[in-house]
Amino acid sequence: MNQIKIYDIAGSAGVSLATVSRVLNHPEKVKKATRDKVLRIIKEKGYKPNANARGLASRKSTTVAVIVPTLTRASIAESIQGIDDSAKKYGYSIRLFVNNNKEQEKELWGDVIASSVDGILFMNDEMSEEVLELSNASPVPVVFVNANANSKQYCSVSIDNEECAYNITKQMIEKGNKKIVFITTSHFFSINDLKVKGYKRAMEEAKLPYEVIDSTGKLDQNEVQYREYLKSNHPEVVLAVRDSMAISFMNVASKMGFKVPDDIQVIGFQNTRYALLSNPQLTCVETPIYEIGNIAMSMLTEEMQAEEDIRKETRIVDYRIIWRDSTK
Amino acid sequence: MNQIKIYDIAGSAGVSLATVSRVLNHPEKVKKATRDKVLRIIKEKGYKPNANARGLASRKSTTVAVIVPTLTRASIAESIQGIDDSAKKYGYSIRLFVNNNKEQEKELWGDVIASSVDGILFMNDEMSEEVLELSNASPVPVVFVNANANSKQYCSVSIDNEECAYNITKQMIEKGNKKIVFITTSHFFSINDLKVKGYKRAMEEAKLPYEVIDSTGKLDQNEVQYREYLKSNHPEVVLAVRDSMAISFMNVASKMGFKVPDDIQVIGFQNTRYALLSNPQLTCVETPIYEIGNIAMSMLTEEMQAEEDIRKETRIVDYRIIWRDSTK
DNA sequence: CTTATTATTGAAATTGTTTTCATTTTGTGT
DNA sequence: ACACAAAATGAAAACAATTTCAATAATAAG
Repeated sequence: MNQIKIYDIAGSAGVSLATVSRVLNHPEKVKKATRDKVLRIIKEKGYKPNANARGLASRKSTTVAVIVPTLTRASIAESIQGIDDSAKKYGYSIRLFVNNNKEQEKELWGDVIASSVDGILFMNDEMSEEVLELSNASPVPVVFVNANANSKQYCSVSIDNEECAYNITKQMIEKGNKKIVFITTSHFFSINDLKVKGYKRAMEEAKLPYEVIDSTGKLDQNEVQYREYLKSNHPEVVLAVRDSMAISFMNVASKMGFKVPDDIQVIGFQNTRYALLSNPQLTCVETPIYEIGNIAMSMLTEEMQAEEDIRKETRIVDYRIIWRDSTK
Repeated sequence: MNQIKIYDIAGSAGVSLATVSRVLNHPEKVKKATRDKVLRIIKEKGYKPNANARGLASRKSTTVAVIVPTLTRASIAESIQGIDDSAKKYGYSIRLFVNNNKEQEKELWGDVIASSVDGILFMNDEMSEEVLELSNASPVPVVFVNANANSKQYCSVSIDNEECAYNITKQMIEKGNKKIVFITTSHFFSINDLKVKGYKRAMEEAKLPYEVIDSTGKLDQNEVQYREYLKSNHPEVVLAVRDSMAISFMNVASKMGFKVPDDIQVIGFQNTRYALLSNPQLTCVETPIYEIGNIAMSMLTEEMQAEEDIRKETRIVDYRIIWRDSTK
């Protein structure tokens, strides 16, 4: 691969490599006349510096790692889109790591760090102690995406999951509903646990009994579980931590003869495209997941470009409740 | 970042760096005793070779670029999942490039190549002449994912899009349906055009008039268009190139009082999670998109590891028709 | 027990940048 | 026109591995 090298440019421009390098990295340090000349030749020849050599010499790669548990969840894909758009703006490119095996979490972080990224965006429902430790051991800054780290030790971006669940539950209570149940997936230290907490708080305040259904997140298994549940229960309102689960529940209920929203009202959290395509359209607590990715990336950029360690912050973004046809 | 370097290992093991490097890259060239010793020390110290230095010296990065038009389409995310699982197996990691600006396509390919990947997976509906040219100019192998390159000059993986559209259309004709329309998005040289072609062929063979609706792919705009269409038309069967469009159409039809499948039958192509969550559940021509990603990555691996240029091939994978509740 | 052959090793060159440090050029004030 | 500071440049040293080539050790053949 006969790629053009920096000294080809230097030769053509009649300057040393050092000057060419400076034009690229510290343009203010070179006289305008030479800078323009070098720039012109770079453009003419279509020179792009070799990323490995650059990374080796500068210990910077203008590359960030994005660690996700899977790609098949709509919210995650959308969030990466937000990250990418922001990364483009700051000139970073993305290395994607799919962390679908909990056993190899430590190994994965090792690989991530060995790949010499300048920063890490970590996206996961589960924020185990182990992950927190691994992130502390990281030589490069880490930002948690869509996760409340809720401590000054970590950087994170998310909505206030506890509050939004409290809020929507309270609103449904105020509308006169009593039997309100909550469907979640069982995870440790996850944003879903915070939602459960908010839901419980609202129910307790209203002196209503709460009921949490733990489900796996696998569509086919869920359907069986929901059907079984509906045989002997008739909730007025069902809240589910993911849109897909809410819709799945709604569809099972429909098939069993319940009318949505007249017999049962269903509400999801997230507002992905699934919600728009459901029938009836799903009422949601909207998590602005694209925006969360976007903000996370710019927070990371700030950290990467800061000389010294900057203040860690937990950034809370606004959520909205979107009323559609699955509620009265 | 006090990372361990190769000569730390060499020192501890009492061998030269060359030997350590060989243990990692050509283990068969070093005596078992030394190899085991070096391996043990590497593991003990948790040494991971610096990716940049390795890439620079070997001109290999064990990294592949995945170029996608967006991440928000379920099929694309799922395909990347397939790519990633395969990449893990072969020891490659993924650089993600989102190509959402047609104007900067050339620029993007420049960036991709400058990032010194060992291969490129290109995923896009549109396969313009320009893209083909860019791929020809690439110094590393390129595989087109979910695209019929249909020429011995390129590597690609997809289903037989023309045939599957022909097949499903013919089946619906044989069931006695006459007014069958096809919804597509307008693209050049895309797999959607092949589907249209297959649909037309089946209709022409049956001497039925064909009707192709061009739509944008934006959900909200589509709904308006579909509503308008249904005011003055009553098709028996609607085929749509993407599940999301099929579902969107189905929902509009439902709202306007048509019964699915009794009044109108709807069929999608892909079989993403959307299809499972629709109400009624969508009948689909299943594109095994995860598998396509998986195969594409292993084809790319083969090409990357081949000494000389190997035969280019267009790999066709099987599709299935999944009958659900949106058809009679 | 030599000698020829092959398997193992290490020294040094190589990869393409960035960065430091010394040197040259330019500009300013007298 | 001259001294002195500041700006611009170049030579060479990192950066951390891989790879080539020559040297040494081990094995096989006679």
